[in-house]
Amino acid sequence: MTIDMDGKHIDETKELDGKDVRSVPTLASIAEKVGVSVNTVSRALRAPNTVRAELRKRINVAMDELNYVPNRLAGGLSGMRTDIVGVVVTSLYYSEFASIIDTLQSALLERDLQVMLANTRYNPDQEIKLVRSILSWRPAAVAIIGIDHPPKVVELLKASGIPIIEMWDTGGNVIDTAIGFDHQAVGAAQARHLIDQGYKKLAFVGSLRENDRRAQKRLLGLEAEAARAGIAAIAKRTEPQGGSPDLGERLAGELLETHSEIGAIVCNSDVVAFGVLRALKKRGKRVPEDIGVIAFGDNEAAACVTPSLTTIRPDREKIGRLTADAIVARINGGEPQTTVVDWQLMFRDSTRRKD
Amino acid sequence: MTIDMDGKHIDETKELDGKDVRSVPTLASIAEKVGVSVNTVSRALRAPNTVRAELRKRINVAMDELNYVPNRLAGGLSGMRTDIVGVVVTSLYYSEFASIIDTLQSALLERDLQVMLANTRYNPDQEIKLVRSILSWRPAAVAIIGIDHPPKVVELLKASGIPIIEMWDTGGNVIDTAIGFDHQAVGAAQARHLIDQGYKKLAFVGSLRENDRRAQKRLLGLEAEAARAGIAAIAKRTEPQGGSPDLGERLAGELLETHSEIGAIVCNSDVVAFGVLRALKKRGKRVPEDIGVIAFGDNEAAACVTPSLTTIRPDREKIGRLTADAIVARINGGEPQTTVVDWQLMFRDSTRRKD
DNA sequence: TTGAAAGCGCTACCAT
DNA sequence: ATGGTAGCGCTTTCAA
Repeated sequence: MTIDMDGKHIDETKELDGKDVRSVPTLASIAEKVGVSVNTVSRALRAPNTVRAELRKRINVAMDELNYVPNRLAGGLSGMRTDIVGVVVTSLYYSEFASIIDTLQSALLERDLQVMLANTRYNPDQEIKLVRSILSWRPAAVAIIGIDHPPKVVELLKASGIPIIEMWDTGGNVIDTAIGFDHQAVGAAQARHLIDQGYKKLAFVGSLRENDRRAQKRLLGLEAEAARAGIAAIAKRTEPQGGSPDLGERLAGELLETHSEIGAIVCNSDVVAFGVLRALKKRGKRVPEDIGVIAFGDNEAAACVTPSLTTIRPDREKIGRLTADAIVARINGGEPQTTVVDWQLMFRDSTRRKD
Repeated sequence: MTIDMDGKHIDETKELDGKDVRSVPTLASIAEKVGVSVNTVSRALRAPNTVRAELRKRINVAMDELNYVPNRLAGGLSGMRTDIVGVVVTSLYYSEFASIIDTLQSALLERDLQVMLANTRYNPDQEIKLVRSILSWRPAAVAIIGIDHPPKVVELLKASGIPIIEMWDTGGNVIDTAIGFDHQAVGAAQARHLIDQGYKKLAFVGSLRENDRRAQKRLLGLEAEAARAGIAAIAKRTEPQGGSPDLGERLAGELLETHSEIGAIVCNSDVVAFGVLRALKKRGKRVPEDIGVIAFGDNEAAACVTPSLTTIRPDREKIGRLTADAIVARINGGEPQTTVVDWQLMFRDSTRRKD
């Protein structure tokens, strides 16, 4: 950017055979165009009432004309804080966490906080890498799915000194603040419900990943409650890959071949249950009369399959909203705390033997 | 941070009654701890082979001990570029774009690009605000759903000078690079299919938002193709709110009350269709015999409802993958281009009158 | 192979 | 009400 003899500025815009090589406008470009100091322009942005109205207007016009967008790298570096919230989820498939993200993102938006998203896909190495990457942007806070992380992740998050909200799970060691529910209790409730409905032999089907501690906890709770009711063995058929209807159909098929006396099938997720229902129908098994099916998640289609699917509905919206609240509270000096969020058993036809 | 008389450093770490008030470690902390200059540490990170192996090792150890995380605000400011890719979607509900985001995010991760996510919820003001916010982080590229944006968004994106990939739609004015498909063609295919199956009177049901141009285009294509086949009027029943099974059930109910002669119902999304199927069942209408139902999206449950749902399956994974490829290509100087991605009509039971 | 110094764009502090 | 100045933590020359 140069000043010519008359003191009028020459815009740094250059057109090179149609290609735009103009450098992105900075506060300095605006300052120069308006004829004030950088500092005044900055104040017009951060503290408008410290700038004369007329000047402010000219500055705003200039910004609009040049399509000025503040450089938050600079702002963040200088101000030592950003408005980024890192959000780390373990999966984006099948709306498992989509509505948490959705609610969280829009609640944060109201506070002018920006989501930086990472998906670990249940891979702990990826989790370390992603957490590191997110922290490198000096976020104001991090919200992360689960309370079971690789030690390095815990270390990094703790060392960061920012609020850390662990979502979706509770009941264990928490880094800072947790908002979720007890997955073992969910598993126990599934077992209880089936037993109450008169089902005897229970089976478990679905994706069970080495690093999905929540799923493991639910299974644990299921087995414990079944044992308490005198049901010793639970037939299991799991795979480490992600859940899907096809997986459910296949696993249920295999299960029925090896175990003829199955009373009810617990599915790790609704989408798996969709496939299980299909497998049962193909084999002429009636649901809920011959075999009961219960799942976890309450996918949007759970009430629409035939028979409608009994499942557990976590309150994802609430988790998202409370997480946003907790982030803001913690940033403003509030105390860390653990909040347990409700879930519901959606009693539908797939287990309705009695009313 | 201070150096004592012997030249040995005193770590700036301070413990205040158990509370950690240590400042976040910087390159300088590492440099000081190891006893080298800041920029040697920087080189150990960016260009490891320009640093003596033994020194490099000591530096790495120090970084690990202090849980050093580079400050990318500083790096980005200095290097004038970041590894952020802004991703702007219009919705996060019901896996509409979740798997695009999923695929895109993991493909970008392989190239060490970080997703910054924004959800406009079909609100143009929000879109402007969010695009501005994302650009303020000086991303390396932006991927955004749709090709119809508020003028200010187009202006901002163009002025940013970075690669802009518009996803999901094609066939219109494109800012830079587009990867999607023709939604009018989808609508036409829906009509064609229904007509081929012998359905006469067509109806359209679902969420139709003012700013969901894609949905509007599909409806347009539907009407045009129907008109071509001599079907003049299409009964419509829409609402501006987001689609859901409940909405579908309600709208279908209202439709059937006012229009007795409906042949087939086109739904704007699968989740709406789920509710439509429920409404039809409650009223004793047989699908596909009495009424056909076709939708758009191919939700994971579409093949699992009864009857299984005929719908359009866009190749979301491909869009995600190609978008990541295009971003990398454009960053490396590749030319902008528009890529049309396939979609399929998933012919299932809800429209199967003939084979 | 290593170090010194300048500067990225902005904010904060102190003058005027 | 406005401007000058000093960094924020890093990368990037250029020297040693």
